[in-house]
Amino acid sequence: MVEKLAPKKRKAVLGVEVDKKSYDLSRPLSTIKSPSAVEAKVPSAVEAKVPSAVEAKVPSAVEVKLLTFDDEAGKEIFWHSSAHALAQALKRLYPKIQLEDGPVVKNGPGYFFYDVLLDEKINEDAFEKIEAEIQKVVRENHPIHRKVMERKDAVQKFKAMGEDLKVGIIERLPADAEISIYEQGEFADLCRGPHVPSTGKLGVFKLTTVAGAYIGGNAENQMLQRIYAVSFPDKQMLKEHFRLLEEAKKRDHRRLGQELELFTTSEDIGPGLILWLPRGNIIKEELETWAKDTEAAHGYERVTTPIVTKEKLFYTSEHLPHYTESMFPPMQMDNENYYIKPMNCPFHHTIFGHRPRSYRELPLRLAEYGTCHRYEDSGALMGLMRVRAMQMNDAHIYSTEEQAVEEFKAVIRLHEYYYKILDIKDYHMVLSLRNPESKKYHGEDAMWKKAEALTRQAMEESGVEFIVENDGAAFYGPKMDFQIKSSIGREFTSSTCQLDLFMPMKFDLKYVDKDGSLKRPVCIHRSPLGTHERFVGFLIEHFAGAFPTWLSPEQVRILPVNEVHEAYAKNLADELRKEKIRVHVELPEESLGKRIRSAEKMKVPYMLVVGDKEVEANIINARNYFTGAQKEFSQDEFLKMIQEEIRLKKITAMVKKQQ
RNA sequence: GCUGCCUUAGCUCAGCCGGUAGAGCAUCUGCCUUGUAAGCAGAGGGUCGUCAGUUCGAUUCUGACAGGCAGCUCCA
Repeated sequence: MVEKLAPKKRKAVLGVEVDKKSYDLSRPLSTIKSPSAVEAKVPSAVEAKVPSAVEAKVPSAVEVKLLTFDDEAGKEIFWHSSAHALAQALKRLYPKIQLEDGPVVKNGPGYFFYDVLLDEKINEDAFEKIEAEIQKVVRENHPIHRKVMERKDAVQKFKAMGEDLKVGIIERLPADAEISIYEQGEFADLCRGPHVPSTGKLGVFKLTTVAGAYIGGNAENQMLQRIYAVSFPDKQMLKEHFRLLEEAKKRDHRRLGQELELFTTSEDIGPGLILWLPRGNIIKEELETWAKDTEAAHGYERVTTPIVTKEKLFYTSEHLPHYTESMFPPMQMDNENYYIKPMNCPFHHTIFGHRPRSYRELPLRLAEYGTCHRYEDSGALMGLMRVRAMQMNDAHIYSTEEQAVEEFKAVIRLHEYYYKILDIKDYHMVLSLRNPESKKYHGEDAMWKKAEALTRQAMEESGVEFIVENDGAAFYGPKMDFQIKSSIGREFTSSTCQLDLFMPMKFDLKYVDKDGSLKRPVCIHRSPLGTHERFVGFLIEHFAGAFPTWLSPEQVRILPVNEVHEAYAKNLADELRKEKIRVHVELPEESLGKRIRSAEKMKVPYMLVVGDKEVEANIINARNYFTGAQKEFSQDEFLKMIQEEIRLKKITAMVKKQQ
């Protein structure tokens, strides 16, 4: 069983950091390839019993920081070594096991995992046994040694151990790579490190799940078993971790969607097909109205196009046969194949091209709430976040090449506006470029160069922070994505924009320029609110179900204390309804306490209890859900206050404790 | 699609070794006439995801399928 762990264990020194790079404690700094550290020697104090993270200066002005579990880098070392301890335990229990790789992960069902190859299926029944063996490894307190090896020696060593997968990894390493192995007791692993000084520095472990993962992340390859786990310096931290996970689950949109009666699905209808319930539909339509108004104010024009089309359209766009597997299969009518549309762009291109266009019309911004259907892999479906029928906040902007950067920048500003109103701060942006090696991308090199340069210019001039990915572009153009996180930390693309020079060419789109010459427009695909399925799913978690009043399905709930107050309550409700406030009267068929509880559970922004006092003085007593504060108003004051709150799309920070 | 796991009332979940099921909440009906998070009592509600197989007998064991969960792959 788990031995008693010293509470100070989290303060254990796990490694060192030099010039922002982490290393093992055991590794002499003189071996570290860091220009400023070459001359440095590890101060002997490093090995000493330093009780907490301190900064130690060594003579050459190199900053050496001791890492503990409180440091991000310290955590990483801790979990990385934890993965080794897991592997060591697995190897003891399953001698035939082959190890692949065991990295630290930020977002996942654990903090680290180990990928293994084993005929026998490891399932949750085995977890306890494995955990016990890991704790044994910890208790045995093996010192961890780093060893640099020649490539052929390393190959020989792992071959002898029967670790063919490791041999494969070594062989794939670049020729100049330093090959290091880490040894602890009878166990040795190919690894770059760094690691903790000994297994005794590790704490308590809990395996979380086992899943499949392809070797090298390639679906054509064999599937390994991926064993996820978490570890912490002490039991309390482990417990706290699982408590926080439970908290996060309460925000899960699938759970809140049911509790708040926002949406549902049905086996009879099909996976990934959402039924919006009246309450959820209000949220979706409020967003829609907002987006339509906003887009109208930004010069967008609305169009409507059909859900089905002849297959020719998708051959022109080259989505077929590229995406055949992700489309609902075709239906035959009049000797033609018709497809349900997976996207709106080819329709908009067709609209653009239906008559000659003048440069005077550009930029032309065609917007549509088009419902698209994609046959997503069954394993990829997830609540509202990944569905097969989706309503897109779509638009395509056709502009001259000279206008493209400005238009793209305007799209970025539009995103910033939406995100600001909704108080979305936790997101990051990605610029996805083409990998010239890959055959996935269509079009000429010059076209790609230009499209990528224009996109980058727009993003840079907008001053936004972004990371660059070198193989994530759409097949027709570079992509700018807004990435958001779900309550459990999984990442999703909330919005994607592309600057496209390819489709205008495919659809032979042109406009007449000032000088009478025919030119190709640039097309910008954009969808700031993404699909409303995913976006509402995200908002449910973002607001933990407590939607700001303007979005809330029910804005006011009136609770008459008893029958004599019903008339006043109903009259009040009528007055508010006339002003388009979403209000519901909960008649005294249940006790007041129960009705109050129910209003709270449904997270209704304003709860109005109406009793003798209110009727006599003709006033309103409103409790604000977000703050928990109760306040008296005249009917006029209340109406003005709530209308203003709705008009401003105000977000009131949650003050009261959620139950 | 792949790997593993899960599926019992509208919801959350009990149900040891095979002998046709239970709780809380919700719903309905009474009583109560309520002042800021659950008043009391009673009732209804389940072909135990579906279809096969094993068995005298399957919610329980086996298989297939469906739906869901986690991960991988994919994501116009």
